[in-house]
Amino acid sequence: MTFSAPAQKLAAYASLSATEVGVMGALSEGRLQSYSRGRDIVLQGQSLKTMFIIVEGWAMRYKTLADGRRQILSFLVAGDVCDPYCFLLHKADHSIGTITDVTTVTVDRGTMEDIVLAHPGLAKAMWVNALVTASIQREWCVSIGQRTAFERLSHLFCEMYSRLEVVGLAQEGRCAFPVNQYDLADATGMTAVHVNRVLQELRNRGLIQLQRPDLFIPDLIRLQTVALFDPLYLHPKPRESDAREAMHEQ
Amino acid sequence: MTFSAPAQKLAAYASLSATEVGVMGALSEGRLQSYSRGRDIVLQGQSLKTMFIIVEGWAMRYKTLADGRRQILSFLVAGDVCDPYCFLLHKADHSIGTITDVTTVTVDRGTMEDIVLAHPGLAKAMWVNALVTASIQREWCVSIGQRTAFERLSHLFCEMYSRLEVVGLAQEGRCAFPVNQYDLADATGMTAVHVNRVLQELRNRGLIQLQRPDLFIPDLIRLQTVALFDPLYLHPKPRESDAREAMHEQ
DNA sequence: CGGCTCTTTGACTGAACTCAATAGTCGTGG
DNA sequence: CCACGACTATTGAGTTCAGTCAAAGAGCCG
Repeated sequence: MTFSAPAQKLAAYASLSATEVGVMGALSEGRLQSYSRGRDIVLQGQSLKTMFIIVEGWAMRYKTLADGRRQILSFLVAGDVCDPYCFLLHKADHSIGTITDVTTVTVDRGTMEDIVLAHPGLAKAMWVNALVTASIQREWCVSIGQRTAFERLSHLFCEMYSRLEVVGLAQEGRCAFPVNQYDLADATGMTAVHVNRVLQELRNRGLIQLQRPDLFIPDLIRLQTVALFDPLYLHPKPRESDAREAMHEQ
Repeated sequence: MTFSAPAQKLAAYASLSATEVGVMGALSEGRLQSYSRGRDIVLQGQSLKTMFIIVEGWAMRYKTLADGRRQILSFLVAGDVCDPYCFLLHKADHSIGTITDVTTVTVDRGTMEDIVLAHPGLAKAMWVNALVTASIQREWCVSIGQRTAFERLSHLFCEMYSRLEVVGLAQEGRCAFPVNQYDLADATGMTAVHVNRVLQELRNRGLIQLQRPDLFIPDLIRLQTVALFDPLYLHPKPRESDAREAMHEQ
């Protein structure tokens, strides 16, 4: 069920009690808001009053320079909190725009503060979530700074596939990928023309099948290998089964 | 006094009571540790047990790829917390190494948790600090992805000058900048050769004077202009005087 | 059937990289 | 006091990856 994505996402980072999952569920039935594609949800410089959590659709974090150059900093999918910092920082230092039609839950400061005080498990999960977001940002720096164009795109596909899998939106190598080549270019620090050529190479080498908005990765391991993808930076919570094994090993 | 840098840094993000400043001061006299230049303080993949705050010297956050390529993610100076996430994340997703000789305060989880519970103002400042760190990381993505080599280096000088100013280590256009051209290259995603050439251009245009480890910026505004530097992303706390003016305006 | 958005292609250019060599700078030890 | 090595900065020449400019297809929708 799509509406539980926020809960599913947070549960990936910290164990939540049934009550806490329930609270997140209730939230999701709260103030839903829709945005059509190509709109802005938050603008650079705006003061932050409410928190948005994506329930459905894709959005992006981005910054623009004075002369119009734009860097996309992250893609946001179901379960992602757009602005976990709204409690503490006064002004948005970047914008958030939609890539597809998007549905969000809007939670205002007060409500969130109450929830967080009442449910420490949720508070912890929120913070872990923010820290993982920071880790992802660091990995993007590595990609843009060090990886070749080919590795960079591969890595992005690996990352989004992993993140979508956590919220149940990817399986058997298939997931949505509704990003056009202009946005892909601004996310990877390349030009759209070059993105196009590198995508062709990825396709020719059989690493991906991409017909917007559908992505199919025939062999995830192989793609991860050429991308130099190491999932550590996503800080996956060890699976229950893995945890059990680890205990036995001790 | 150098030892108060951590307190000074945190005070820049949230108002601290005299007691809280005192606590930070006491901390700084606690477990000091020295590292010679070129050492690693934390290694990618290590489990995190203690928190380090830089008291003196320069360090860097970095990640390496399997084949040895390295991306420097951030420079750390007095007052910077190396790993604010050590409470919540289990493994370091990147390494921290020293650039100069470095002195740190070591605070273990337990101590920090006690302090944070007893002093909510400090807790808040710590979180704001973590969020600003994330914002800086986003700006680095913008630099590497969109700015030209020339703008990128200029921007880095502007950023470090601002950050050093906050902890009283920069004034009248002068501050330390002990980073060699190889590290500068890995921080900006360029090669050392190209860094060298761009630095020459910066010098020729009179924008900087750099004789390691001393940096002099004759005209900060001019450098900020060519760098497309907008300090918003550092989330400076409005000065008391500015705050008063803002109130009068209302 | 336009009109829009997005993708693809071709030809040319240029910013930044590679490789390789040279030149300072500094501390150490003979 | 000088020689030496380690490290860093600088320079030159040739190469390449990715960008620019411009145009042509594809797909979709009203």
